[in-house]
Amino acid sequence: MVRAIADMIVIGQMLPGEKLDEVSLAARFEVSRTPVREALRELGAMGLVDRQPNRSAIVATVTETYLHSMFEAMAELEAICARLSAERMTVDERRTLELAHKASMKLVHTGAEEDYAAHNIEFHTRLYRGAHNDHVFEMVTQTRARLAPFRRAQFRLPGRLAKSYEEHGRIVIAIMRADGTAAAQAAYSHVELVSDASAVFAATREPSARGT
Amino acid sequence: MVRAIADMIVIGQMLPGEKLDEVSLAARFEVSRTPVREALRELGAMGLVDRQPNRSAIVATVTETYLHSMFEAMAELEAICARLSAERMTVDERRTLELAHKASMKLVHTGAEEDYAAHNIEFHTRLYRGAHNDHVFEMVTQTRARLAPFRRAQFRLPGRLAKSYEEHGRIVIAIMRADGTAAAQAAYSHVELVSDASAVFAATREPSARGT
DNA sequence: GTTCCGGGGAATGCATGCAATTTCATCCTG
DNA sequence: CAGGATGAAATTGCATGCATTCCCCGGAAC
Repeated sequence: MVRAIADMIVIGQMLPGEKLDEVSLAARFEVSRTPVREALRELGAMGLVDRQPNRSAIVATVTETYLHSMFEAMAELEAICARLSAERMTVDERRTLELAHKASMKLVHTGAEEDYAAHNIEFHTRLYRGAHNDHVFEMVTQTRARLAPFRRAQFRLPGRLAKSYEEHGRIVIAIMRADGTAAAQAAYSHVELVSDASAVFAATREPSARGT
Repeated sequence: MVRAIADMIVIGQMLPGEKLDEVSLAARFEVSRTPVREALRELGAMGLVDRQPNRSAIVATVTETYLHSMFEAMAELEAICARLSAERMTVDERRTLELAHKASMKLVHTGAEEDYAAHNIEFHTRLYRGAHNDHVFEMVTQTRARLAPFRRAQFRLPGRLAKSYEEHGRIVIAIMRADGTAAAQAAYSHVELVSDASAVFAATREPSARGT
């Protein structure tokens, strides 16, 4: 169930700042309020929703500063994954990555934004797995989920597909060469560009007071 | 309350694998089971406790592989913080860091393990803050908390205090020079050594099935 | 002696009910 | 007409109760 709510947020069915009413959610999932409350608490710990005492949980809202820090962190994490992938991927993993990348070329040509977005997620997930570090995988996955509500429609911008494909290519080449440094650099700048390309709408109000 | 339970785990009052009974905790905090359940859920999301359906929550237990991945991730994160600190710390932050470091020298001489451990935490926290990236700060703080139950008594080993002090010194020097690369390297190897020095006891069973 | 089976106790999962706080609308006042 | 106060509805926080599941221990069979 937390998965279901999380997806609703990540997919964008719920926009940052929107209220998550306990009774509505309880009705929607046909359960009592108790499990809903627990799910919201969990989502709060994951950073996907903001909670304040005696106030409705809302889809996490984030200051521009914090959003920037997440993008920067994402770039660092992707760089780590790329570097470790370059050093550690098995031959099978490398081959699969390269094949998937090459196969995505025709999605670029046909301009299939939806399909390319799916491929993109898979591509990056491969990178995260290739690092062979479960904790890094968790962190990067969770960061991506928290970033998702803010990078909607990144492939709508003209030419972005081709650019993304080219950048992926650079990462793949570095990984095939087992060149960790180059892979890290390529991955870092890739995310940086995504961050620029994103329709970044930061919360004007309600600076989600995070900080463990 | 989640803070209280989390502290009990991090401080080491509860050992990995130990059961967290809902009714006992409810009695201990003089509340009903409901808030306890929610707290446990939150701790589960934070990775400090493992939960399985219809089974007691237990203090997070971790496979040796996963523990290793956390130490490696910690090294990477500390390296990032050190590099960013070298690039971004204000003059005030740099000065305070250096002063605190130098002041810790006498703790090394007197062999005050407890006090040095406190200083150590503060020193690293300064590094995390100096990176001026809130999300990285969150990640590194949470990782440290999850690692804490497994690195108990790292300063008991003879000579570890002096070694730690020396390594801190290398980091400080690099930061004062604004040499991000050197700071990152120093921080990385520092954590690596801590990982070796730690009394690493991995869970034999119950491979905490994490993975977002 | 070991292994399999079953029952009692205990603990979790969830629903419901009540108190406390918030929120919104209406009304009053300047 | 604008702004603030007041009261009621709605919503959250927590306690309690019951159904379900699991765990543990004793006993019997091999």
